[in-house]
Amino acid sequence: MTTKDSRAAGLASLASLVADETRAACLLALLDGRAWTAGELARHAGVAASTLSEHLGKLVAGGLLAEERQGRHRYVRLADARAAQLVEDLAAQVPPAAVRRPPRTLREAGAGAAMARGRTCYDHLAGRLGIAVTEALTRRGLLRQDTGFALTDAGVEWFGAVGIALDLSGRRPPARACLDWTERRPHLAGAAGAALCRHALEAGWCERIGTERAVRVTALGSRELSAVLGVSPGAWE
Amino acid sequence: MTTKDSRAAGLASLASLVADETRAACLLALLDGRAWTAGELARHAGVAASTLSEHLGKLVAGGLLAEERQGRHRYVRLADARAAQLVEDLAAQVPPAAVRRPPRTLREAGAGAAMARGRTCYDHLAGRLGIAVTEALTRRGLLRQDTGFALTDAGVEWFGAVGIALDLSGRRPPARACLDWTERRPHLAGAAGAALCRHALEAGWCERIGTERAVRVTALGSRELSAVLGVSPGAWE
DNA sequence: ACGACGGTTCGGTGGGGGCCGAAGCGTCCC
DNA sequence: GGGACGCTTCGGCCCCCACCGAACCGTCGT
Repeated sequence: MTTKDSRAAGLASLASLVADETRAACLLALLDGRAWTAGELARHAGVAASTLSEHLGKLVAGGLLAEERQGRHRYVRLADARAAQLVEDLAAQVPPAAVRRPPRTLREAGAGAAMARGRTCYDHLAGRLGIAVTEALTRRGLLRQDTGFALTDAGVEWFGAVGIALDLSGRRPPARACLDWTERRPHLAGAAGAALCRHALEAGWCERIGTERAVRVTALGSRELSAVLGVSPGAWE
Repeated sequence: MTTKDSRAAGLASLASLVADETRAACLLALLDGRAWTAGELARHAGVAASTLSEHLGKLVAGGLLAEERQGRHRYVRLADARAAQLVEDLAAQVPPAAVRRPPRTLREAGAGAAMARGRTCYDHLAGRLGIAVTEALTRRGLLRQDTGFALTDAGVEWFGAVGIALDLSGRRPPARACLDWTERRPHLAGAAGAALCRHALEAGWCERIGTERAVRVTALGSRELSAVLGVSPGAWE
């Protein structure tokens, strides 16, 4: 073991964080980009609060999660876009055969359908809605996927025209493909995806459904999406 | 635990494969894209042959490695581009602080320097050489990184002019950014990166150094790289 | 002030898995 | 054919860690 370099140790310890089913369930839940309390996660994962507390400690120490204490609550969320991408990347490689599982209850089936229609994936849009937007951008020549994954000059202009501020100077990749796990096709992520999603929520194009991770397109959103992208409700309903 | 869905189980079991230091060392070693024998990997990782045999069994069963038996040897390599990308993605997220470790021997230092100069990362070029090529492509407007990561039309044309066949129809992403772990900057991966690297090795622009993973630019390669990309040896030496 | 509640700490338990050496099996070489 | 070699299987060891319940600590509501 003297010959193993420290890269291997770092890689293994990073993977260890995800290599536990309970922690994996937490990370997938947190992929919606919101902050969850420790208790919510414990119930979600089906383990005792004490157990989950230890898991959160490891994930925070490992830099994957950021925490925020408010009164007697411990809110926790994915630390940053890098952490989110790590979980996304890993989840995208999970053999699809392992994913199939029929919903157990009617409520669960409804929630699943809503999630498949539209949801957030960390800080960008996913589900059929995310795919519809990505495809529309591509069809209009604003996003190019045939030789990689990047906005075109027209695309950058489009963001400006719609009134969405694009910061292309940061360390974050401007546009990235993120594999949608319900659609098995790529949707727009990165700085542009985040800006678009933020605008959609702030301008009232979309709204979160209750406390769930799913999002719904509003009437205003339908009109706007049709106007600026030529995409109709049929694409995501 | 009844509430944990099967996605979490799949994610955790996938991560488990990488979550062991010995297996991680194997995966990192195999990132050079070549096939290693079980014995080579055992010596590399510093564990008994019997131990490593079990590790290989898991990695193969998990779909990360492909094996090829030849006589009394068991050759093993990364299963496909997906597996390679998984390891790349994960390794790229390893906090750099964990990587620092001074070389122990002179031989090791020399090998490290050669690796930093140029090497393969699965099936594309990496190290200073990989960065130099990627930067040159970008500088010449053949690759665009400012709004994502994609070849331009001129870039596609360039590949044809140089005589490199580009297959953009496959399921594989045409151009991807892969974070270089010695340079901490992105280099060209994906179908285009693979085609370029294959051409470089086949046309004699580069050659592997002995049995090592490092590659060296030949005299012919120097001339060609200067002619087609305007990049001089100073960029990678 | 009190109780309810969310979260954490601690001790204990159990299971999983990484490790090795020994033995066995097939392959290659002389 | 015999011996060296590469790999695998098996048994056994041991450590690590996920888990729980009980006790404890702060915070919030009444």
